[in-house]
Amino acid sequence: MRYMTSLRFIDVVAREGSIRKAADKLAITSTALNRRILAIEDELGQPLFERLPGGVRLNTAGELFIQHIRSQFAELARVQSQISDLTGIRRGHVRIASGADALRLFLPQAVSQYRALHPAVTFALKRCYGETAEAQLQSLDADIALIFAPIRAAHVHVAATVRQTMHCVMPDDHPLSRHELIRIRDLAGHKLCLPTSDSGIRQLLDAALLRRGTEIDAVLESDSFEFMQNYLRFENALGFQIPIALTDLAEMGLVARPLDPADVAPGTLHLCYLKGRVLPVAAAKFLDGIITSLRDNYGEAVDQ
Amino acid sequence: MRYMTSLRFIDVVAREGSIRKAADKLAITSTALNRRILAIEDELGQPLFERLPGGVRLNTAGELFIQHIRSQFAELARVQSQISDLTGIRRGHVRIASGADALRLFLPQAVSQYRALHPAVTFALKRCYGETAEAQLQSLDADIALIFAPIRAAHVHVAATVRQTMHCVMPDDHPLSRHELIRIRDLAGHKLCLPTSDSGIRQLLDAALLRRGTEIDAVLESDSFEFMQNYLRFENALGFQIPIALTDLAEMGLVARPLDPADVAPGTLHLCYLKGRVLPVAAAKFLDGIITSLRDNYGEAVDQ
DNA sequence: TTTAAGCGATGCGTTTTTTGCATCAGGAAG
DNA sequence: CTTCCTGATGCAAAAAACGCATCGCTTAAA
Repeated sequence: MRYMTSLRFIDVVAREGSIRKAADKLAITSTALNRRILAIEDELGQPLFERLPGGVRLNTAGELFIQHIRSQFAELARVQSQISDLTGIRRGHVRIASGADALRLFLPQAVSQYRALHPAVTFALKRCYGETAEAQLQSLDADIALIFAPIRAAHVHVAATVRQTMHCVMPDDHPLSRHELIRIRDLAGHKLCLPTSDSGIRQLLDAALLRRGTEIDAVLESDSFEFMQNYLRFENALGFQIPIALTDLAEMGLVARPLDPADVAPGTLHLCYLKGRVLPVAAAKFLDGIITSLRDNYGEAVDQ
Repeated sequence: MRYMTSLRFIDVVAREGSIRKAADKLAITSTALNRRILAIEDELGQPLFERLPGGVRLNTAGELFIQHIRSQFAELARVQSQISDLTGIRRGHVRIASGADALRLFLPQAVSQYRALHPAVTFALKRCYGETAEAQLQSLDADIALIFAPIRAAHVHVAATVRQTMHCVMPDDHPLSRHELIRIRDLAGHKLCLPTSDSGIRQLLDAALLRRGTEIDAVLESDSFEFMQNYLRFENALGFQIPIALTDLAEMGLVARPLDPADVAPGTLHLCYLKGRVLPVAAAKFLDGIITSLRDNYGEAVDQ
């Protein structure tokens, strides 16, 4: 929307931390951009940015104002999608922040299923970890977040949760594959591939290993589940995964075995959006859809 | 704020029901105004107004959009006052919709008391009855409403309520002044001054009279309490009032006597704002103030 | 039936606003 | 001290908004 140009510009400047960089990004001169900002600050009666030698930074008033701006964008998008709904067009755009877990299989299925019903709805999927995902909700860069980790921020509303038992993934001829349930102490002496420490899976594992005092042999650490999964056969190593991220292991000669919940606490996958926010129609309906789907596929998804 | 000009214009057009009338009011030509509206509709992808032979009217999309516009105004005002707060200026503007009852004595005291503490906060007080007051909240033309009537609309949030027993006002030498408590049947044979039927007091009275089947002698009907109060002595008539509206009766040679609650149900004064809305700092603080004041002066004000 | 008045839409010349270029002033780093 | 970066500003050009005159249309009065 045209009338929001100045506001959009301010948002970009805030993100870039520099008027000139923002101007480049916006394909205008820094002069014009600078003057727009001065004009707004003038109207508002006080500056929004601190001028630093290396650029600009939001001051307190700016922090308040930028939050206002972003909520206006989100509100406008919601109203627009509501208006579109009126004419039956059912357009919309849903932005999701998620850990790699849900991005593997669950979200591709969910999105394609939803898009089959509403082809005019587009999606943006951003992979990120817990706190980052929460920040994305806060800055209104994401509508929905799937977070496999405890929720830290008070501004996040949890729409549903799913209990996920940790699984151990291994080649089907691995000695541990004979166990139906794997204990932490069984891991000793085996080669392990671990997710990076910002992942919820790793945090649960670390907590469990620490508690049991188990010495382990971590041969590899990666933030790519795909890489690790493909790697396991080469080293006859063990990987870790939660049910929602388990793909067709059999094809790759892999199997998954649950870890004893007494050793590793089952983690919780949280389905969240920004507290107090009214989601756009498309996002709200998609959210409903995946809550149902989670309940059907992974049992007791608890609405909150 | 300058960037909101088009939105403000749309708001005026919606209220005036005519582009030319709105243009007059805004001191621009209808041409310019018309083109601004066409531009917005074009950007939005669909019209906001129906073009009628006698002017324009919002269509469904327009209704959604105007609500968005108004909430943006309110939000901006809130953020601005929040920013002002940062610098310690404590500016602000509070708009109140209220029945005549509270406007008599209670609100003048409350406002002056508040302004003594915050001289830079300005007030707008609009007198209106129940449903109108609710509409004012909805259209964001008022921040706070004091309504002495049942709340109809679901979008109104009741912040506090005060029970108010109906009182009968009369000259101090009136025969009924010897009663400490007045029954409905006592009213028969006396001359009555009644508020108009959109007033909450009248509605309670009508309900009571109907229930008891009492024939009364209504000599006068007015929406001005002041007029009625001054009139009572001339005709030796009876008026009706609730405690919050009772002024210095003794000076005028008047007295007030409660009506038996068994006959006339005590009414409820509701202190409301729009559900889901975050009030500007000034309005929120004023609201807190009057809730306290109501509790102190009229007993059991119930927060909700 | 005709006429007059009111409405929103549109083409065109004019005015206002916004933009871009060149340049200045000032802090940071080498 | 020089160089490079930053945001700010004067001035001319480009773009947007505006006002005037006018069109097509509907309703209400003559």
